[in-house]
Amino acid sequence: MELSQRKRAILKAVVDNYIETAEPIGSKAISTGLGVSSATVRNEMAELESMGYLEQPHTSAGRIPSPKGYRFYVNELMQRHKLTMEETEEINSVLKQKVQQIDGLIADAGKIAASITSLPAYTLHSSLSKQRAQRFDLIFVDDHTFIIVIMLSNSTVKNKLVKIPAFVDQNMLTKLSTVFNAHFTNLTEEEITPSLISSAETASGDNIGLVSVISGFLIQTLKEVDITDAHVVGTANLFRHPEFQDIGKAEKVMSYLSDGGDFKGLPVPEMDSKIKITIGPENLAEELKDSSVIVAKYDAGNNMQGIIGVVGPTRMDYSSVAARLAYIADGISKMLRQVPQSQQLQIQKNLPTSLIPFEFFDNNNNK
Amino acid sequence: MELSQRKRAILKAVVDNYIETAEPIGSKAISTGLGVSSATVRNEMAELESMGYLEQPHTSAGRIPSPKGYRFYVNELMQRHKLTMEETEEINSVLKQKVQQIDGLIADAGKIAASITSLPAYTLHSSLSKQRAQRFDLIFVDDHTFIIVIMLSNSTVKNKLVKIPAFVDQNMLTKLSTVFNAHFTNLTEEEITPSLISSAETASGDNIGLVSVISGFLIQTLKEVDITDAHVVGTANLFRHPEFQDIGKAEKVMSYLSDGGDFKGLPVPEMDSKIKITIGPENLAEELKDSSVIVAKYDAGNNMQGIIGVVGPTRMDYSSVAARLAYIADGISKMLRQVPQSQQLQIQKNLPTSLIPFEFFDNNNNK
DNA sequence: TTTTAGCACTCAGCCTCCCTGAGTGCTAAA
DNA sequence: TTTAGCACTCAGGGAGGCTGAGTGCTAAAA
Repeated sequence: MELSQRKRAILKAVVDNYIETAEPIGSKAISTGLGVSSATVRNEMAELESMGYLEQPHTSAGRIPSPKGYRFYVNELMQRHKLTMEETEEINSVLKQKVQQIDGLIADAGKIAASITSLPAYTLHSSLSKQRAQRFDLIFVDDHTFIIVIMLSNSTVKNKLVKIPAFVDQNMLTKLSTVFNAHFTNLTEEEITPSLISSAETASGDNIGLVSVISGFLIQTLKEVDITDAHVVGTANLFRHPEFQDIGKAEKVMSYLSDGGDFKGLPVPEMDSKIKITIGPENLAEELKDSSVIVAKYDAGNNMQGIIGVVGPTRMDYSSVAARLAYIADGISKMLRQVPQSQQLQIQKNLPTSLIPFEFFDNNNNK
Repeated sequence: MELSQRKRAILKAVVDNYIETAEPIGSKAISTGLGVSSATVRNEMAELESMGYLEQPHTSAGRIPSPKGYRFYVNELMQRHKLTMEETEEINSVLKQKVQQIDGLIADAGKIAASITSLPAYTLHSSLSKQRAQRFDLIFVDDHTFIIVIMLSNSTVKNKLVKIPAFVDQNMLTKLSTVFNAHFTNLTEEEITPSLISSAETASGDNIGLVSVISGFLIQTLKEVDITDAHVVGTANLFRHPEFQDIGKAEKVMSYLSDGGDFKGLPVPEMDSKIKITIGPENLAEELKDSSVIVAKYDAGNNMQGIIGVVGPTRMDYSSVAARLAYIADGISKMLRQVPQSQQLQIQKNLPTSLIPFEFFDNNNNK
């Protein structure tokens, strides 16, 4: 069933006002802006309420939007927020600054999202496809010590210093690295079988367990690289919003977010969209049924992708928060793309700040 | 001025009871345990109050300990808590389990501390002395690509994959690594001067900027390794304690703890002691004046040391929390010591759980 | 001199009652 | 279909009263 033009205007006015004031909106407050009397507005509101778009906290209070109302607002009424120059400036300058200082671009992006939206933020980064070893080197250090260096298919390099009781020498290491380069490259973790390992032991003439040390490190490394990592920051931001002055609510959400980052139940954008908004009861997690979540996806190709999202009251400024997240996610994608594949996160810190690849994010195409 | 035996007993009773109930303690509740009448207790209490050890929230309420009272309790009256077998079991099993699963022993220890004390925990890990490079290797990958491998004085190994527009060849890399091993080892970051770099350029005949790339990576690495890293976990635990049902208090402490982990104002144990307890106003940070902090130090030699602490209400079970922290800190020290110096944190994950080096911690010597 | 019993007093917490103002639904007139 | 008017509702806040736990003080007992 379609809403009349006037009903849409009234619903929009209620949501806009409520987002700003956090107080139920009465008919009078709206009537002036629409050129009709409060009584008319009341009639329309009563209908909107019976249709499920508005609700009343109690009989003699104004109306607040229901989750269904918010959903309609987000889908149809909300005007896409354009970030002002000041806002993008702010994001960029914070990003640049952070990127120079601290480890972990994604974690930093989370911090920025949290501070710029005044909400708790969560990030999830994953490299989707299985990694493989691309190259092995073994560096001789002393009689009992050597370094394993493995270059992976995403061009990151991992190393490990190994000390063993038995003697090692340069020849042995050279032989081993030949064997590993011949037989262990381009394999995923599952493809490294015990029989492969034992045949490598035979081929290299290793009888002091070096092969198993090296292959053990390889397996562990491949496993680790595939693990997604998650962060939550800025949970204390919840307190800034009046709906979380209620200690019970605040606790529920905070505990959920900080409990070991069990991210089940948090939304993820669909395949083809960049942003996802879930409102109140649309959330799967019981603890978030009174809150809303906005999450944006970044994708830097080459299996580098992830999400960055925020959690807040259902009464939040969906439009501007969504725009900011999209802008940040876009920034991450671009940064990750520009950087050579190796050592992605580390290299960031060396870039002169003038090179940080931010452009104004056109938020009309993030439908 | 000395406290009489009876005053000490009364003070202790008040603190013990208050820790348990979080309610002001009346004279009657105590009198039974001491074999004197409530009137006598009242007289003594009045004196203790005028001496500053107790206070009254309001005239007709019982007494609660003042910070001075807690301090006296902690210094003189508190009986050192012995962990039960169950408790150490619990800590050990959680530790083992965590260590297998997640990265970062110290961060994990923080989580354990938080969960086991039901309080927010913070950790700070630092390698105190300046690191130096101990060995350089340059691995040729292809015409435009090579890998820098640097082994540091604490036996960790760092690497970086470098892609450059200019051509590189094996000879050049060999020459460069000789130069670097000759002139850049055993230097702290400050000792690497521009003049040293330019003389290395001359010595190696480098005219495509390789020396500056490598020395740049070296400097950055040395800087990074020296940075201390800090974590906070379990802030939501605050809600478990009645004193933080007041939203204002909870917010103050939470924001302080999560605000970028600015750890100024949090206490650190003195040189010669293992544990430090600061009570209410003894804390430097304004936000912690109503709370208490207990922090334990671990020290695994070889510049690996740090602290692990918790923040809680002034009414907390100082004795058992201190014992648990000390036990965990002790565990960390031992684990770090046992592991070969290289790749400390990574190796943990490979240990069979049966090797995790925990013994019962004798909490009589953590004065 | 110290301890105890007794008694009057205090006050937070809780309840109830009442008032106010913002906002409503309904009806009848425009 | 819109508007004005009117009676109604109810959260929030303040005033008043009651209760019970706990106190300080005094005078008697040990």
